[in-house]
Amino acid sequence: MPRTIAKNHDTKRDAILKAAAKLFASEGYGRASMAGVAAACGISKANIYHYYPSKEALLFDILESHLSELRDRICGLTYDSDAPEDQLRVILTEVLLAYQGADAEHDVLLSATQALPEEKQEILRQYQRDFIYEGRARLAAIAPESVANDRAKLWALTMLVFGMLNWHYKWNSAADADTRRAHAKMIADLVIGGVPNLQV
Amino acid sequence: MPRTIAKNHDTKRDAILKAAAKLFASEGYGRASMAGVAAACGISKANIYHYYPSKEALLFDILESHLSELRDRICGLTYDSDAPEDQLRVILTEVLLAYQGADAEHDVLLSATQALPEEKQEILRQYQRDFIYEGRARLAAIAPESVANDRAKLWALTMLVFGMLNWHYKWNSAADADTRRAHAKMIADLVIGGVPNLQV
DNA sequence: CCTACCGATCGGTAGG
DNA sequence: CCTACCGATCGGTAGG
Repeated sequence: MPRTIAKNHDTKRDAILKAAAKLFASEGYGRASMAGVAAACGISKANIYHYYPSKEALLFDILESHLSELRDRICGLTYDSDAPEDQLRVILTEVLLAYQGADAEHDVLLSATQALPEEKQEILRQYQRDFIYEGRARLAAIAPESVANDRAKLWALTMLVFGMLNWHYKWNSAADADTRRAHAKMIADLVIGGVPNLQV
Repeated sequence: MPRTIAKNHDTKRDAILKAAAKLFASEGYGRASMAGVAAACGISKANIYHYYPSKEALLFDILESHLSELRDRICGLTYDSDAPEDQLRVILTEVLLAYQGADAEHDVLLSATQALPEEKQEILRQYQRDFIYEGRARLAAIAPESVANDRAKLWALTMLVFGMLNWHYKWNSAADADTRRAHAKMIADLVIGGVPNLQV
């Protein structure tokens, strides 16, 4: 009778994923070693290779798991209100909350994606496009027609707003949920009415 | 008569700095080799070590040169107008223009700073603080008192705005000066009046 | 004795 | 799930 897959297979895989993300974030993907990942997991290096065929495969799984979860959360949002401003507030808050606890994965995404072959990078870009388009639609709804109807300008605006979101971990990585909600509100106020009209 | 330092010593040092920045950005600091840096410069690896005692020293010089130039440009700005909005437009434009041609250095700053010892990182953080404070002062001048007089809120606002600036290279690294001016204007319009009042 | 380089190779460690 | 290794390549340095 063949041996079955360990009952904690997925649990262990997730543990490797999380430990590797933290190590890749803190040491850098290129300097971090597979032996270091193993040590962080309390298992042997050879055991890591039981779950992943290569260091690159491990990197890709970290990023794909992270981005697919982000996409599912953002694209699966339901909006109580039809008001464009309210919908923008909902999505901005959800993005910052979805980033909570995923600083390591986010950092690895920004600093190590280029280590992957182009085809893998394209898969990751598709996940990102999926949820960025959700944000773009909310921004188009509040933008003047001169922006909403101009693809390049609308994209620039979208990237500026995601710049605020994606930069957040650099200065507030340990933020709790309430802090994230407050920062999302500040971004929303800023986007909707500018700094002079910040409601804080 | 003793031989003098090569007349092209500084020129060559700058060439190494630029080539290394590009290689570190494209391959990642940890994966990039000193042999690769040497090859990109068309010189021997031993020759690199004549200019820099270690790979880490090379990394630090890339980042310090980059940040000191940024600081000098931003902190050395003179403002024609006393209007806070005009001053904000000037500094936002100057930052995006200062980033032009420095995408590699900017990328290395974000992805490899953690490879430096803490004391070196602190030196780099001081350069960044110097010019971020310039931006913060312009933002305080247009913010409501509830933000301008609250250190935490003013810092959050400042980081949001620098998020837009520092994220720019991710989606528009090849932007020319006019494009950068247009993006700086969009950020300024956004900050001053919100998306509904974008003037484009 | 100096600075400016070179080809060759060191001791260790990487991914697998 | 481990110890024991490999081909290769790393950052850094030798003599000249």
